[in-house]
Amino acid sequence: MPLNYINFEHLQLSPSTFTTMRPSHDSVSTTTHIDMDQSRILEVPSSSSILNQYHPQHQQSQQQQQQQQIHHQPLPSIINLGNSNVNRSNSITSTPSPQPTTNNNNSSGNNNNCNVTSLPQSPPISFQNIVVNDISFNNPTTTEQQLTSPGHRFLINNRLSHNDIAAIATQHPNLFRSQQIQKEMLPPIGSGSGLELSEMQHQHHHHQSHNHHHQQNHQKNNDLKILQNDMIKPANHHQVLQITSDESLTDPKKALSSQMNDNCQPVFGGGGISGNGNGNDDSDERKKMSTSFEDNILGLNDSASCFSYPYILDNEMIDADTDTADLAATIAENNGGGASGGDCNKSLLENSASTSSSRNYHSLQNMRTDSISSMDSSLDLDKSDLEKEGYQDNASSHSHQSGSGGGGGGSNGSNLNSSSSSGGPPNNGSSNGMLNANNSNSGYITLIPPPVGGELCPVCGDKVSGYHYGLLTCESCKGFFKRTVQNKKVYTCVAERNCHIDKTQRKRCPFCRFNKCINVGMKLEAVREDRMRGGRNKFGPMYKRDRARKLQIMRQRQIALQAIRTTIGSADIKPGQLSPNSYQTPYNTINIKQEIQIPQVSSLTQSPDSSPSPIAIALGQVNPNTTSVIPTSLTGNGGVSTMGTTNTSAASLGGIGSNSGNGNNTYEHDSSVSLQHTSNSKICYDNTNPSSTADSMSSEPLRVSPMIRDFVQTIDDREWQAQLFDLLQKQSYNQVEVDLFELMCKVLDQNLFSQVDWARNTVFFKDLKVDDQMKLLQHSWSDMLVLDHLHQRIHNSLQDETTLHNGQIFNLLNLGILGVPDLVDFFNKIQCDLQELKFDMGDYVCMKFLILLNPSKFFCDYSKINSIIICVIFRCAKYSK
DNA sequence: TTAGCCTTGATG
DNA sequence: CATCAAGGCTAA
Ligand SMILES: [Zn+2]
Ligand SMILES: [Zn+2]
Repeated sequence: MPLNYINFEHLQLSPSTFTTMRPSHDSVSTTTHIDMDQSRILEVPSSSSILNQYHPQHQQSQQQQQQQQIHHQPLPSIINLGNSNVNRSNSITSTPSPQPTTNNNNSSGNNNNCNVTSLPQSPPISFQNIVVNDISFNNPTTTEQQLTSPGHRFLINNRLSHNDIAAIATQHPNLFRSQQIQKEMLPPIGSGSGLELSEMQHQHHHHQSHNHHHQQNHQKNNDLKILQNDMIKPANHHQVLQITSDESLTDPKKALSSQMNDNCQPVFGGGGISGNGNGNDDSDERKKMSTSFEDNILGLNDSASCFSYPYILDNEMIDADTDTADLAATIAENNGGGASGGDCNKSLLENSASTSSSRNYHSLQNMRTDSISSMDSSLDLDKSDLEKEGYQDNASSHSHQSGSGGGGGGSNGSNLNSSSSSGGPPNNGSSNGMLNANNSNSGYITLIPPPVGGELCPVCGDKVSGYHYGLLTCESCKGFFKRTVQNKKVYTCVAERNCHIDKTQRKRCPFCRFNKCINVGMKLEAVREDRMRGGRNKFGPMYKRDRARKLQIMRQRQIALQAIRTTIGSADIKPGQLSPNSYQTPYNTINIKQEIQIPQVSSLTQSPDSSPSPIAIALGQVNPNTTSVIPTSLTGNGGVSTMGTTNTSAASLGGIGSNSGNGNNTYEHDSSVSLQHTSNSKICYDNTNPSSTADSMSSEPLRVSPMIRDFVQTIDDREWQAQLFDLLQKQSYNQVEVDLFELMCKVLDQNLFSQVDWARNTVFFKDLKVDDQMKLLQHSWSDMLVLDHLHQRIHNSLQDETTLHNGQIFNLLNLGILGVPDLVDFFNKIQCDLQELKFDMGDYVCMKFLILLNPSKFFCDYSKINSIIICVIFRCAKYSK
């Protein structure tokens, strides 16, 4: 049984996701002036509004202007539309209600993206693929709209909705259901700026030097103005991204006509002219390109401009994008396929099976058995490694073939990958790899995005063929993006602008497809206006780093997995010794690798091994009494104690709070106990009422079974926080800037190990067979992590964020939501609900056991946990009323 | 128009 | 010289 282990890379703060969440405060529209020629050289500073970055360009034919372009600077806003004041006229363009005289008026009902509209003015542009008939065909799969927030398929949800937690669920039907995507998240942390000028200039010169011998120079030297308006969309809050030329701006006539086009017809290439003027656009009859984005899309758009992703250094923007894409895609897929769980699983299985041969999905299956051996030796990140990891199979194979230079090489390479398109279920592309149908019989669908860098195009789910315009995408999306930008195509969506895009339907709505391209982070700047071929652009280094990083993450995951296995496997191990090692092992390796790959990450600082002793230090600050929530005690920041080494320097850790003690003394004596093992450490219960049988947790006199009390004693909050903050501190100590994303992964890893360690030593669980333990953990670790964070927040006042040693702000809340920003609302809701229920320590522990020992499975020891369930039910019943 | 395959050409 | 991402070409 493969351990169904969620890849941390997908849990990471995905730039996309985060940015997505970020409020699109910058609704203020701006106009950016971009010189297409330089665009690929330019890099917008991270600070600039992201929106400005994505605009397709349009060119004018003024050669002279080319010389005058300002390079490597965010182009100044030429026109400030201030929230759609100016150029209001333009906003007409993509008014939400463009009721095109479509064939199907009730289009709203059939959310189809058929582009078939009867255009008043232009000759009907027919896409062969887009036929009215298709509408019915589409419907089934394009239910995206109804699937709101992706996050909803929360881990907890999957789990808790089952079985006995019903007690709680019943009382709060909505408790486990996410209502909507929260659009805010993570305070940005200043990150590096964009590319250096020198580099840009260099490229620019280089670029220009090549222009002359380029066949298609005609498209050079055009000014492009991109207008962004807040679309006044009463209902949908659409926003419009307009790209217009000077001409269009000044010429009302043109502007109007173009708007009309936008409104009621799909416009390709040269506007009213022939629909398929491939490349004819050069003439630019219509020099305006407008695209409307949905609100949320806009948010994504935000993120898309990877350059502003706050959590990563400029160099790693790509990472952000990719991650985002993955996550977004995953979520989308989940939504799409969610309707029918069974089918979904099935298709997944099929897909995975069919592709497994050619692709290494890095599923636990692969990892757990053989990973370690091959892993350890390789520290360099070259191609060999990548291949070993199964990464980038397509690209490599292809490139090998083409090496001959002759011409025919390519075909061979393609053969290797042919499997994926086998058709199958309509949504195959999307679901493929997105969900892990582990234990399909259990009915659980765990959100397991494909491996980073992996296999699926973030836009359509097809297999990626390499990095294209900023991130890994498939060949078709690459081409589509290129065509769209190069030819300045303008599309419109006849549906709701949120058509589902997957491999099978990507052709249906180019508008939404392009939107998605933008949203996932494809970069307009990467399309060369001068169409120069070959060479490298500024993104090259980022691609490289991205690869390295992904590889690193994969390894990290593998190591973590291995550690879990080791930990679980060594049941005999004595409590004391195991935990330290189990944690550290992975980190050692990881750090080494990071040193190589990601300089920003502290890496070296860690003498991971030294940490083990922490417990002693851990003493401090945990508030003993779970029941009595002591808000002040653990307060996020300074609150927690730090490990010995870092401890002293800890001053900075809590920029905010004082690190000085939070009742350290209280627990000092306890330290000795805790040193032995987590399970041994005593918590509140012990301290307060070591011997009392009564439940000290809850204010009300409540009978608590000894069992629950025992459970509670297995929890060591102090250590939990101590480990958390210690790790944070260590990682940031002496570091100018750490990659918060990496850091989050590390913390989650650590949490995971702690979790496993805890489980290993708890009643019932420790008596299970190792295999069963694996299964249980596999299914529960993520939920338990979330629960732990809820618990820490509710009972120990864990804050939303903390200040690292170096001053960076680390978002603790992100840990609780496993790095999936969409879950914020859901998470908060749960927390509120739990608090309303007076969720106490006992409840927490019971729930944790419930999650861990989920009876819905087929485990032999099922009976053993009945008692636990009963306890929980009983307790829940207590509150129900 | 799409999307797969091919050619380019800066990089290291 | 090998890479590999960007543009080009062209059946379908
Ligand atoms: Zn794609
Ligand atoms: Zn659409």
